[in-house]
Amino acid sequence: MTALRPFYVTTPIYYISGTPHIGHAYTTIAADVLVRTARAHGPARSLTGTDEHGQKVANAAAAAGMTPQAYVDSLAPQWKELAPAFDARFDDFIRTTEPRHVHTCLALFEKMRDAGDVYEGVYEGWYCTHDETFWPEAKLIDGRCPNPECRRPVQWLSEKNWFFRLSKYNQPLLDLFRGNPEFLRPQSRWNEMMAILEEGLEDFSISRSSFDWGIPLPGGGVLYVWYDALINYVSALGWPEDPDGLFATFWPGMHIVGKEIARFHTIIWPAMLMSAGLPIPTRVFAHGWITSDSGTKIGKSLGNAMDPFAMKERFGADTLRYFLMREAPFGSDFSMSVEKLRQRHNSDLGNDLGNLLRRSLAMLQKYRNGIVPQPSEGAVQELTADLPARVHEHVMALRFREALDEMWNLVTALNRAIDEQKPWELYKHGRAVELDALLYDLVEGMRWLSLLLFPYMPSKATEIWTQLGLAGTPELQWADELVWGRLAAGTQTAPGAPLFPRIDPPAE
RNA sequence: GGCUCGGUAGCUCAGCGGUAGAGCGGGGGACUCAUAAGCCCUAGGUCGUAGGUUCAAAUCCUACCCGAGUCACCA
Repeated sequence: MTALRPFYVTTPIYYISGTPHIGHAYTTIAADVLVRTARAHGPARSLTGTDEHGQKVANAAAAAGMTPQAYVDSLAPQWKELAPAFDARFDDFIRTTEPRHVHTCLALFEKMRDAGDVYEGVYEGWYCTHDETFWPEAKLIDGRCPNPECRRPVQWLSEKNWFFRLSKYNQPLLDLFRGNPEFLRPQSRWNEMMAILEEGLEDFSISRSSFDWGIPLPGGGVLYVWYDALINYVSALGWPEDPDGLFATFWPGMHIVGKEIARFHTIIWPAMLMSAGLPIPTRVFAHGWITSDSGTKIGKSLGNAMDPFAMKERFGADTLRYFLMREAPFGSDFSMSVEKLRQRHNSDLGNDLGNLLRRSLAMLQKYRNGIVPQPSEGAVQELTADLPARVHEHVMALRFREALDEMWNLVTALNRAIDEQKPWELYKHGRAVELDALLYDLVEGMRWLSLLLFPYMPSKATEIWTQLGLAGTPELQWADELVWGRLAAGTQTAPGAPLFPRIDPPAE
């Protein structure tokens, strides 16, 4: 395997005036699985945070009778709790109202201006005062605001703003997309962005002067919220001074985003970086959306089924993480429901995995007092030979489901080995060598699964580790640990409670 | 409306030129170490419709039907 460069992954920064929902949890969990897998191979870093500027926030703050700063301060905690609630550990959490971010934004703005890509221009269009929104002429309905709740007359407004010469980067972006199709995945998003690029890009305004909740610019006005937001990925690394060397070490990184914001991350953001002479992200992955399962009635007693916190309460963070990564190809939309979650929990996790650990340790306890026998060699060992490489490759390509499929092949193989070799008969007939070999295969196989599953289910993987009698956690380097026979003979295992207790359907 | 991507077993999907596949669910069987879990066997689906290309098409082409996405200086 080639040496891996330090790995950096980000979630989008979440718009603070919203409420965390399952989609945020999904992105956050995916980034966490990715970085935990990367960390098992070398240095890795992850970032999440909140996007706190813009007119919407200013309006909401005013409605709440608060200053914008006090308002965002009151909302930030619920976003900081999101990742920990799902056992996702980020190395940094950035808020766009922090001084370090403001500093980086202004530095980047200057750099782009020095490059001749920022100029003063007039931003004008049809403006609805009530909605505080500019509307394109084509959207207007009878010359009025197209918002069905509004429909007020609009007025022609113009304000002097800073513009970014995006048009200059049209061709470089086309070259980027054509030369590196992996830059944006999945393919469907790449196609869409190519269509936009082929239509041609126009310069756009990166400042606002009609309100002031944003990063203030010298000479007046504030930065447009999206321009400001995208920069978080490098401001969190300390660019441009880079006092801790984080930027030098980790940039460029990979962005995981929802498909709705692919445009900002794959057209505008790379153009900004090109203008500033900085490397562009290694890859942007635009994942799909989670829809509710229309066929399933949600009982009142279960609460709102799409509330990630409620789902976590019911199934645990690990089951929810597993479900989200296993249920659909990353990139596709998919639906979820309490019933689907319950089935994955009982079937994949309880029956296949949890029960495998339990029956393995029970037999080891019964036949060998729970003490690990001498390492075996044979079919299971061969099966595991290139498993870590395959899993790693899948995860780095964001194929989480396929990675789990690979692991489940091992789970199934171990369950099958028990049924085929019938250890209870081996024991009865005193065939100690064969019995020891099988028992070793089982516990060593479980050790491998613990290491491989750790990024997906940190808590349950650690429980497996502990029941195997191992100290610490399975958060270790794969190259060192995924070596057959590393589970030492003589290890005293410690069987515990079922890993995934069965969850019965709610009583009718 | 233009463009893009889909429409394959009850469900979720893989296959993408050479005699229809997986997982789940359903049905049957032998066992007992285990969370009545696991293991084995089983599913006969006109591969959206209609044409066409080919010795041969879920697999290529055309048209059409259905679904989704996208064509915004909202975030």
